[in-house]
Amino acid sequence: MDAIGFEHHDHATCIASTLRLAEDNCAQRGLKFTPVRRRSLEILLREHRAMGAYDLLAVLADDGHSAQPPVAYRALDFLVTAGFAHKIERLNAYIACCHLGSDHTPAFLICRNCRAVGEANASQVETRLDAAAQAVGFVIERTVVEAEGLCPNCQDAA
Amino acid sequence: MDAIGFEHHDHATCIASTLRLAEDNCAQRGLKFTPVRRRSLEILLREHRAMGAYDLLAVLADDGHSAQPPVAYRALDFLVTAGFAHKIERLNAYIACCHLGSDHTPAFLICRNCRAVGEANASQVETRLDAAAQAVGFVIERTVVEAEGLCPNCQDAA
DNA sequence: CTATAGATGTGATATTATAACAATTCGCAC
DNA sequence: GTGCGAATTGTTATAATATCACATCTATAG
Repeated sequence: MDAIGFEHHDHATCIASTLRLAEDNCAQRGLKFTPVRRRSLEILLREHRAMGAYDLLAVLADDGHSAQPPVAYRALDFLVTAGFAHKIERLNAYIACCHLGSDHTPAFLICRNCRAVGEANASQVETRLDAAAQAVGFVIERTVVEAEGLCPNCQDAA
Repeated sequence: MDAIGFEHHDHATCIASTLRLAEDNCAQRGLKFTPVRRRSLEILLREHRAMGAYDLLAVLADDGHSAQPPVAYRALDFLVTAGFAHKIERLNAYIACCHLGSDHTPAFLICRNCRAVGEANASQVETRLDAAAQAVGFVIERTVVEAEGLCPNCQDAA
């Protein structure tokens, strides 16, 4: 089990390559990677933290896009459905997927101080849960795993 | 790993005994189990499904309590903090704890059709996550594990 | 070219949650 | 019993999150 998100990395490259991946992915699947959608993913990638829909909307508005809530929610919905972003339920906020492409069941490590979010692999977690669900006849379709705490940086700061 | 919540059970007894447990628990810990708080827990127990704060508020209002949102949110906050209820982040809704007393790390099985919520034990899930978190230096304080799907009843209905 | 499906623009509104401050209640020291 | 202090409750207002409804535009398959 590994986790990604709190280490330093070449951010510009990470953004560019993820955007390219998303573009390719859309082409393959016949999805339309429109300007608003692309820009929204770019904003989430730049931020690299959980952003509220209205935070995203504010940035889009600065760009000159229409600034009504549905614009942000539609873009987010597309990105989440396509697997390019995730919703952090605990925060009612959204974050770009940091390892797009690999089919994954993510678990999130959410810093309550700086809102940074790391993504860990939760496949083993899911396996466990599935067993429990089967025992009572429940069929799982989707799982949310979110841990809240303090990231390395914010522990040091405290 | 076991799960509770989708079997039939003696509901009246379940409510009464849980309320008594909560009462005792408050007495021991010096917490005030006031009428609104008690009534709120009772409502959640009766419902046995995830309820929005405003759903609770509506029932409280029928009782003749003051019907302003903070009333419901304060009661819910008390119940959640005391461990008598849980928030289901995925639904922005609340549910009575069904095995109050035992110190537990719950995982929820949420039916997307009827909103019924089963509670499973997630201690092994947490152990897994803790390992991943430690690897990147993240300190977990609280974990949310919520699986969405179809409960046995709603599978039959479909 | 044109019908159509998907995407976007826009105004209104629904849902969830908290801030702020006044009024009340309750336990407890005196 | 009186009065102090802390916790709880009442109440108004508002913030934050999310969706509905419907008009308009755009790309593209036929």
